[in-house]
Amino acid sequence: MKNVILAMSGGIDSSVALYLLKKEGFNVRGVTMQNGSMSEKEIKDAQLVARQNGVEWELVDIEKEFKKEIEKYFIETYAIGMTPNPCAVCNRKIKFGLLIEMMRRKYGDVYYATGHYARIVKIQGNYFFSQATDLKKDQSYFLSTVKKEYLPKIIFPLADLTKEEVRKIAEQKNIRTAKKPDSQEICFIPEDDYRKYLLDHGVQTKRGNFVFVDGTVMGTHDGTCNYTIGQRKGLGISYSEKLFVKEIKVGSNEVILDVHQNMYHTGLIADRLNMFINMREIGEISQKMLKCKVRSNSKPVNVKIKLIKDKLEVLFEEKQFAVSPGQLCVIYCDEKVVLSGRIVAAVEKTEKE
RNA sequence: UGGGGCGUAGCCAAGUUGGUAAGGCAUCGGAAUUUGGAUCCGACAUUCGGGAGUUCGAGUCUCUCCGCCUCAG
Repeated sequence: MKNVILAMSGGIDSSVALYLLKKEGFNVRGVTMQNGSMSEKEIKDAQLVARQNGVEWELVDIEKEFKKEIEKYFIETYAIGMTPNPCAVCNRKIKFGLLIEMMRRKYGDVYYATGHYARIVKIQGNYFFSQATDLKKDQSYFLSTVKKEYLPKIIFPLADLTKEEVRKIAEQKNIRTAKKPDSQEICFIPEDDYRKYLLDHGVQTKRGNFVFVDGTVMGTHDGTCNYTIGQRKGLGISYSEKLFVKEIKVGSNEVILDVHQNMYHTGLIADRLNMFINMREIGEISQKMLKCKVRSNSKPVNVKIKLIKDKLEVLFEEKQFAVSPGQLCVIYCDEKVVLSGRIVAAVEKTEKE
């Protein structure tokens, strides 16, 4: 019987995952991490679900590491004018990093499962994340940062299920968390108000100018960290057309605005690459097969990619809206994630090369 | 002080021969969403600078007052 550690949040997904793993005959042990933001109630839920299924369960305190790796990253990224992706970093550093290591230290080389909607596939000895059956819930984008070495031991029990099916199972099996709403928002940010969070954590905000691309001052903003590329809401500027944040200049404390049609980019540069196969192998794949997602809920677009030193250059077949530095660029081949990187710059090329 | 122009929601702005207030932007609410952002749907002037008058009926016509812009000295 295989031993598997299941990360449990107390929500419906990990609860159903537990049921499925048991059904498959795994010897399951539950673990819930306290990152400083889990409520007593959520922890209790996780514990009770574990008990309901007769599995051992433990709580591990990772608050200190979480604050250091995720919250600090979040704050610092905004401070330098980029847009962080805390969930993606958490997956790499915490959920599929620190936590796995802690469990391995205690229980040896066990399997590790979570309630994510994604798949792991093995092709010619290589493991890949792949899109879930339920494309609406697919989380491969957020998982693309996870170190390759962990994949052989990861199990996603929900890979082939839709959210509806998961809910149905939860109801049928009388899982106590069945009717919980989907979680969303950033787990460590109260009230979903990240601007307030940044203020409370000492991010300096200086008022500055909203500047139209042609140089016209359009109004006053209250700190560059309150904005992100592509943002439209909350600018408070009435103009003949909708205006979007085109660029954030921390140095001059300016937020550059532009109209919708000028918000598209032809490509991007990414660093901090996480490769699931090497570039040579990618080269063997026809470039025609490669697609890219620049945000979690966008349709993949065909791309051409090129490695330049340790950075990746990506050129889109169709222009993409508001490519935002700090966010993730994930390259897919079919449904598989072949590599991902952190966007450092958007590229705008004119017609000719 | 004379001549001309203008004054419609937070902003911009339609409004025809008087017939019962377009649209855009912003804002707010909801949907969606393991980041941020986008997106979608919905709501947003009993009232047209104030007052009086003509009319069955006025943002649209008349008078008057107020405010602003502009051209003359």
